[in-house]
Amino acid sequence: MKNQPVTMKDIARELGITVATVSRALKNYPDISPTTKKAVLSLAQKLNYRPNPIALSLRKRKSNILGLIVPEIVHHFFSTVVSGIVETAEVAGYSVMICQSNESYKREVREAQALLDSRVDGLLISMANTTKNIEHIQEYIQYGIPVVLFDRVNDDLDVTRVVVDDYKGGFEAVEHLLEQGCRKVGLIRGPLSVSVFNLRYQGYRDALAKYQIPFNPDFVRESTSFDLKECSQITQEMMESANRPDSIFAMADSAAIGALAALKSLKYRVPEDISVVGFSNWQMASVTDPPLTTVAQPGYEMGQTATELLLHNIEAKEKEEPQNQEQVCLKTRLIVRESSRKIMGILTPPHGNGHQI
Amino acid sequence: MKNQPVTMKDIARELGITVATVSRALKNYPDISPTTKKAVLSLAQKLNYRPNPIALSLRKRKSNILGLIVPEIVHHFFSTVVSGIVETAEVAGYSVMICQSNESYKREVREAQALLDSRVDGLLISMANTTKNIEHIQEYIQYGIPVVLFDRVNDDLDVTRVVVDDYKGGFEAVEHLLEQGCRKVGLIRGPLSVSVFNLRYQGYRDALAKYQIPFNPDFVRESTSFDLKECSQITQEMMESANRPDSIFAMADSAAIGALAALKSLKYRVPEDISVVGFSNWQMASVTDPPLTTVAQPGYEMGQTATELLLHNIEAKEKEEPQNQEQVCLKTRLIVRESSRKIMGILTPPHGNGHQI
DNA sequence: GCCTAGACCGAAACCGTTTACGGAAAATTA
DNA sequence: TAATTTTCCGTAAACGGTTTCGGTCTAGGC
Repeated sequence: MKNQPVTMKDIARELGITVATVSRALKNYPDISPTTKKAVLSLAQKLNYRPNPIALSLRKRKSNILGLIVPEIVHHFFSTVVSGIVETAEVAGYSVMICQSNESYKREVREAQALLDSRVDGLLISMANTTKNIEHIQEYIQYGIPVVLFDRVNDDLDVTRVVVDDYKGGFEAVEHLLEQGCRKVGLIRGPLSVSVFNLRYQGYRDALAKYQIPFNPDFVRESTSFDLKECSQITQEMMESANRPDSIFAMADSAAIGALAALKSLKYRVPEDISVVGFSNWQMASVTDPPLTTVAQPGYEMGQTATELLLHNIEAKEKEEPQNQEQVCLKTRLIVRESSRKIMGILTPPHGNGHQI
Repeated sequence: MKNQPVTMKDIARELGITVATVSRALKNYPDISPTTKKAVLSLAQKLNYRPNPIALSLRKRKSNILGLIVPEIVHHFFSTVVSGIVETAEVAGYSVMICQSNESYKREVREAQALLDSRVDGLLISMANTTKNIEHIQEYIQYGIPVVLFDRVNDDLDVTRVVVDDYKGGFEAVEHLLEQGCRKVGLIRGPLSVSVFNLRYQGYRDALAKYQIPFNPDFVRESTSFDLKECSQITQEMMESANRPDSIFAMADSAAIGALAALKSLKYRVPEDISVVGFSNWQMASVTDPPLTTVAQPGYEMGQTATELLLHNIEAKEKEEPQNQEQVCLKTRLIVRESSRKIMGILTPPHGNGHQI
């Protein structure tokens, strides 16, 4: 009980040699006799010696820890990214310290500070909705600590970033709706100050433009959290307005599911009366009623890529090579399911309370 | 660029004093003159001095890091627990190193080892499905490092544990079905070697016993991962067997949702033809079709409690007080929604292909 | 003028490891 | 045999802090 972990000093004492010799023996240095090497190795094995990474960190000025800040852990997409990060870091021999900002700028700053103080070798961060100021990240750059931004990026920062093609994702989602014959595309979007939402929004507008459909601001609603209830409410308002949309593009699956719930309680049929498209491809999107058309985001791959790029820059720094600041854009994929599939001509006859477009 | 962080040595040199004095001045020791204190403090502020936690860890033999192992990060319940852990640790000044075992025993052992080597001050672990052997945890105990098990616990380990009342959760879920008039309760369960599933299973059996309904093994199916597709398949098989259940209790919401999907494609009406109850209360359980009755598990609270107990034992260890090994059991809560609510007498007339019980 | 008690600060050990440097003994060469 | 090279290991500094133990200086008491 309460054993202290065995150190090189213990081995040295037992063998009547110095810790320097033990250290060299363990690392198989050439100027240690085979005899001593064998003795050290076997005693280390017997005592179950494990090197103290803290002492190593101090000595080598390297912690082998990556800092990670996400807006929320309880979020399907982000948890997927986190999973990719953790896995990739592990195979490279790094640990991950995880923090969540809860979409709060102040917390994000505090956590970035704390991780910096912890001497992480690199930082992976997806920024909070509310973050505008970026001094807390620039401090990392001043210290030469590599940073990789993912998903929620900031354009003022000259660092490596990994995003998905949100513009194209938004564009294709809306284009798909237009191809199905929709002409009044409602939009549930997030704050435009957040890059990913802004890009999806541009995709929305450009898709409309391509089909020469005038932009109508009445069809656009903002949700801050994509909360189910909130988006149900938003949808209900849209449907009760004079000029009803014939389709809804929601920038998150949770929002789309909220919309589906509202539409169901209002007795609209999906997709006959109104089509719905989400964003992210949650696991459950395939089992909603009807199954949800959505834009798949490669979360795991994003985590993996971001980590690989970060590790690359950490190594580059160690070799005093220049760090590169790539801009990786991963492809999204539109997954068409029943919620938007209008099979022209074989639409079932209307029923319910008869809302039709 | 590439500034090294400033150390006490820098401050000492600048002020012509020794690091010992700097250290004491910063910690407001009484035997430092107000003059030097002020000088040190203001220079530290000016140079933006931050203490190096690695040096501190080495000296104090304390890392202020908690190790965390979960079976899967991409999992609504676990991510909720992780969130509670991270938040609670942060306010106490601890960081969290996160790992996932992917339900693999070998990985779990490897990660427990790695965290032990990292000199974490404590370990929070929810064990993999496949874990039977517990030597990797006993090693922590040997070194006197506090461990807290949560959710997926092991009865052979004498450590603090935090679970939800899975037995009662299972019992109440099934009792609810029986109260609704169901008599043939199908069960989609996980491996019984996993404590939580075993307890829910006991709850299932005891609820049946209470209502004097004989246990029928034909109604019980096992799923290892509660994968949507797999559970759809399982449900389909159950419904195609000679003796069909009139209700299904699934030990996970994902399994229940898979069941709902299968029932819908088989044109059964829920809850009129068959009732469904899940377990966990995912966010989306409220928006399935129909909304899913389920057993709410307080994930965040579990993370919070587990962390508080762990921190308590870490402190106790430091004060050489005895550690206590509490067994906390958090309450579950049955959330009744449409998927199981049979309002006797006002059932709508059957339609669809006419499956009835 | 001497002794003593604070007040204030430095010296040094320590945490566990790496590594440049040096040095003694053994082996090789001249 | 003496000089030189190897072989093999110890010494000590360093990483960035904390803490014990003293030591010097000044002020006060007698």
